[in-house]
Amino acid sequence: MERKIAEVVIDLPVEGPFDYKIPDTLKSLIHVGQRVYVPFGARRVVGFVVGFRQRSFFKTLRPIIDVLDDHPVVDDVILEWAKEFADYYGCSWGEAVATFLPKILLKKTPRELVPIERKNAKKNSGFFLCHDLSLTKRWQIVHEHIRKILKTGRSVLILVPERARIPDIKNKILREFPVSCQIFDKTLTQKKEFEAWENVRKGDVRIIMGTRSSVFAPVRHLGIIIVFDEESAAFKQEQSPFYHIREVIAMRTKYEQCDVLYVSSSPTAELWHGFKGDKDSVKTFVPEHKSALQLIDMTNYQSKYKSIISFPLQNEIERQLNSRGKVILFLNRRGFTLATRCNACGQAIKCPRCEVILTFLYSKNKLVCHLCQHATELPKFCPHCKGAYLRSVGSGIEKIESNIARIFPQAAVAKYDRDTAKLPKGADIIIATQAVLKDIDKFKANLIAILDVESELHRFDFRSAHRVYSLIIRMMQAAREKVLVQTYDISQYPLQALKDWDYASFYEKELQLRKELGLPPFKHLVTVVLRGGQEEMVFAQAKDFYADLHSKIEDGIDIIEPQPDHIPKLRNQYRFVIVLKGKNPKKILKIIKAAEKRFKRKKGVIITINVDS
DNA sequence: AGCACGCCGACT
DNA sequence: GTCGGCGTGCTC
Repeated sequence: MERKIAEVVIDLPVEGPFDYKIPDTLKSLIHVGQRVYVPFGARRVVGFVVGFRQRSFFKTLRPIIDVLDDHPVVDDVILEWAKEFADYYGCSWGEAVATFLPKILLKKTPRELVPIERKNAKKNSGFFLCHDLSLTKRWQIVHEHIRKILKTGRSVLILVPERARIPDIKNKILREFPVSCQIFDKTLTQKKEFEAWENVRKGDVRIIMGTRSSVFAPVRHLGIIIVFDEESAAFKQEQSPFYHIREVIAMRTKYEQCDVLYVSSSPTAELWHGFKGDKDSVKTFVPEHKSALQLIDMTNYQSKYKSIISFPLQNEIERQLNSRGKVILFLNRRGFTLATRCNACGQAIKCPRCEVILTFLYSKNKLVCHLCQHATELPKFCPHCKGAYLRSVGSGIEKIESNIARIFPQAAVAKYDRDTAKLPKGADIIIATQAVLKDIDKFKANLIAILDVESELHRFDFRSAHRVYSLIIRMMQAAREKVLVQTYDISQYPLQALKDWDYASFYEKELQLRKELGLPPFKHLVTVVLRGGQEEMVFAQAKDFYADLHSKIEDGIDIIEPQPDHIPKLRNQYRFVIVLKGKNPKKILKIIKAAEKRFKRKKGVIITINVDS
């Protein structure tokens, strides 16, 4: 049948598809999945053909201006996958297709492309978890899986949380399998990214390795996806569409059969739950040498000496120094102080744009906002009451560093935060924020101590228990002797489970809690954030939006009234959040999308939707 | 998103 | 009179 009308989606937050007349001259050139150049309102934009039809509900259609490439950029299978992605994350179909592609393809330049070829391998997807607490046993499993796939002539896609992990993992794999390899990372220029993408589509690359967005890599004969450290926050995109690779992979394997292997010391509760009842697919390795976890009950050492270093920890450090042992003290707080407060009026100095207390960085001699990096000089007088005495409250690593240097004058003391260029190898004691984690094995510390575990555990975030669990596991792997945790409640379950390397009891307890509270993986949370410069106006808009949502809500979906976001103000914008909870995110998204269409959004108000943030 | 249309205030 | 502010609505 003759192709009269093309259905086109575009990279804008508007629901399509849009119908266009196909001029006779383009009829023989146009195919599903091709890029086209189309008029859209007063503009011209790049779109993607998702189908054809004979008739349209629109009376007059505008013609397609041009078919851009000689071949499609996506096939019908990827289009279907993108549609599901769009419905799940609440973006348009066109935005979904655009996220899957190299950015350069959103420009209207025509390209000569490799045709897509897909082998219909009738094979089911196998899901595997290499739960390796040893950091060493994993390679045998990884190599086995890769060997099996390469033998069948298919390719391997490897996902890592950050660029810095690539060289090491690449070496370990290419040494075993010297085959062609393509790296994807966001330091590639747009042109290079496109070339890498084409290279992968051509099919002559056997191993493809990259960070988050490589989950979309158009690998020609995909045999397996291997994910390292699935628990990393880097696998969640922090901009719209807020996707998580674990869910994208689950979608992808529905359309493209391949194996999936997760390699991790502390997989998320969500992933762990996915393997429930399938114990054959999980292999756990515990290290032969297990370092100890010691919990220090800080309620015993509170009274007169309100020091952040308890007596047992001080003794332990002393002992390590005497035997030339190395120590890391962990405190996830940069700078010298937590806050600067006026002695007269009691007000703390806050960020003018975010209204959070500013941290004093001794090294830069500035007050800095940890949210927006805004920096100012330390004022001589209180900005509120002009009082002359500004007092430091709380400790950051710089303050600990100076305290430790005073207590242990014989020791070489250094700090390590995100500004630190390289590991201070000559140090005896390093005071560090989480930035040290990427170098932690190199330092070969005998003792690692967490000074304030409560600041990590008590964040308003349902994943904080797992984050602490993950952090301590990492430290127990790196510490040659022991990890010491100062806590005000030694009964907390992540700590108790870790004391005996009892990972199973941690996951059991964590999942039980998640179930009771209706949290992922049992229910999904969809957050709608409304933000803008005028507080009352944004709040009023949030209330209006909530009212509409509430009137359309279905059984099995909970909705919580708008309230200030956990970051109530960021870069001069006030933020209000509406939380929806239910088993089926697609259903929730459908309701939100419908409400969004009806909603009269005031100027300066921005709405973002995030699934399982 | 981004662009046009439209309806109100102070300027050559 | 009209230039331009931005609130509103639409894009096949």
